Amino acid sequence: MQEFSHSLPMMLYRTLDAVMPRFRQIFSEFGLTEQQWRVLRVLWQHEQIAFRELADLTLIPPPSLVGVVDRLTKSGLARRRRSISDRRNVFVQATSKGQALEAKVRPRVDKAYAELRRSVNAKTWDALIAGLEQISSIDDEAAGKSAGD
Amino acid sequence: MQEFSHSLPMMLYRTLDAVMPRFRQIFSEFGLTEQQWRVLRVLWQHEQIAFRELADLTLIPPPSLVGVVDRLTKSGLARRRRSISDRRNVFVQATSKGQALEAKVRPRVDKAYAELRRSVNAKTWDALIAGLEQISSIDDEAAGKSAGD
DNA sequence: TGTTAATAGTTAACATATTAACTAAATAGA
DNA sequence: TCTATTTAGTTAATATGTTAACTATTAACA
Repeated sequence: MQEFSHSLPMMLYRTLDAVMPRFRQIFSEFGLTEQQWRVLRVLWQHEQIAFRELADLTLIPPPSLVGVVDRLTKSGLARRRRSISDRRNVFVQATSKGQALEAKVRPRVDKAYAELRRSVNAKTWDALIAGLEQISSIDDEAAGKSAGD
Repeated sequence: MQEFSHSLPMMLYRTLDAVMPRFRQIFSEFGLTEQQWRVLRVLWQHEQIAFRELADLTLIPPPSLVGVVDRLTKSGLARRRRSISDRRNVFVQATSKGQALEAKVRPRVDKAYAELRRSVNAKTWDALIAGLEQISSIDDEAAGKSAGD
């Protein structure tokens, strides 16, 4: 019998609650939200990226991403660009100001991440990531959605 | 070198994205949100429960919980009760209507959960839960918050 | 070629997360 | 007993998640 508090979803939320505050603390020092960080983190590795792909890589649903990109644009950290070949497509890219931010924020975040990882047994960590990898790759057939269509 | 998309936070979010839709589908069939379900799930095991404890058990931050309980109250599924000994304290409890809902919703949710669990190797599952347990119990010293005060 | 169907991004409506501020109530001490 | 402090719940402001609807554009094809 699995206790509710130790069900998989609750354990995932509990872990996020334990892990994320230290990162959000850093983000806020640079006036960034967690989602803004995620977008920038991806923009830093892509000259420009399609809106939809940005949503997939950041795990931010498109309706939310609209606002995130809006606010990054207002902050002068990112900009939109319409595709010429297909005007429905939007590309997003970091401004020079957005690019410059990487050198300041990433070392702090990378350090915090390294500390976190050091605080956990290496084999436990690897098993955890592997388990998450496996479950997150499950197709959503149980939810009634046919993945093969 | 850890890829951003396979960092611990992103893997946690990705796993939630893979796991939760099947449950939210069930919740919505009963007019419940995920958070409303969590609150009811706890109320079903407690004659009455202190607001703060409810927040802790559901992992819902108090400011959010106010609204969740408000909406459950409007739906006639829960109610508030002020403590007599300390009028700052609020107790929450399920109404009879809220209690009756358990017999309809839980079997569906429990079944979906069992299916999910069956779709994953047992040892992988246990290792995953254990890993989450370990990381979620880490004190937040790295975030600059002294836990010993 | 004109109409219909699909696609990409966005808007809308509602619920929740996050942080700070605020109110009422209780407690500790002078 | 009165005041300062603490505590519990709530409100406020802003950002994001979730689902559905909507707009502009493109593709399909009769």
